[in-house]
Amino acid sequence: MPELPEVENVRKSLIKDLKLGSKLSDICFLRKDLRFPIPQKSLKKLINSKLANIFRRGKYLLFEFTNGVMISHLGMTGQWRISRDIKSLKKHDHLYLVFDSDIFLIYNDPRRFGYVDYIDEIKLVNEHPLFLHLGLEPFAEHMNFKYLKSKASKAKRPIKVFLMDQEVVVGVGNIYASEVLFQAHVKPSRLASHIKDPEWILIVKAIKQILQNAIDGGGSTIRDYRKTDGSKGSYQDSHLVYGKDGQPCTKCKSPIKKIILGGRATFWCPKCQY
DNA sequence: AGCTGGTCCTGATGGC
DNA sequence: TGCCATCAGGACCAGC
Repeated sequence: MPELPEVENVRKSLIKDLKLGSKLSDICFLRKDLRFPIPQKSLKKLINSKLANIFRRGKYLLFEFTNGVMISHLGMTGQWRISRDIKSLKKHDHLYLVFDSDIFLIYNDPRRFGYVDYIDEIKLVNEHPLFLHLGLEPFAEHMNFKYLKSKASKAKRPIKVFLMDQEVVVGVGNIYASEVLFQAHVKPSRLASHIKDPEWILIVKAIKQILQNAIDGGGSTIRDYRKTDGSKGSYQDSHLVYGKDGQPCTKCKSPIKKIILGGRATFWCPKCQY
């Protein structure tokens, strides 16, 4: 659910809400597992250490403490929210961290596709099995058309499915993949290995631009995504094709089409994209 | 090696 | 109102 812009917004607001340097007084678990078992014993090691920083890698959040690191992935419906009142626990709250004895950071996730994990040190993150095969960050300088083209040279799958592959480039999910290809005028079902250089250049530009604009717009709230204070993002109002099937294209007025690629809903304009 | 489909889980929605 | 089918922003894994 949350793609890179949403996760980045969560990261930024958590840093504001929690203040780096605040002490973790306790961590409490309301169930044993999310998508994977929660490493309760390891995470307990973080108690009494201080929050040093919060990083993002792809769609993962990394909470660096002076004693170790908590890794978090939000899956489809995961949310971190801040509360000052622990009596306000809701359905599907699965664990919470207590900072300076009175600030509660609560993880809620109805579908439980999200998960948390623990590593000893931030520099070990790239050896973690979940991070081992992650592709480039979209804003990295070398995330350029040559990189994507070489990754796609043997890819006999649609460009839209290719762009969502976290081993290629991290952070692009189902919404932004459709939006990127609309901006780049590329039909989503084209095979990745058949994309031409000028098209790759447009795709790279669109990835960087759309993700940055979405970050600046506070992310997209389709249904579940909320900022840490419970408010919605606003970038959904800037979507040009996602969820717009049957509606006239903003550029040419032909009806936006919906197809399924890689098992996921895909939206595109048959006149503007080819 | 690369790709597809099934799978985890709950909740919202729409048709009958 | 109830029941059922379908669909959801992710990503692992088995099997081809």
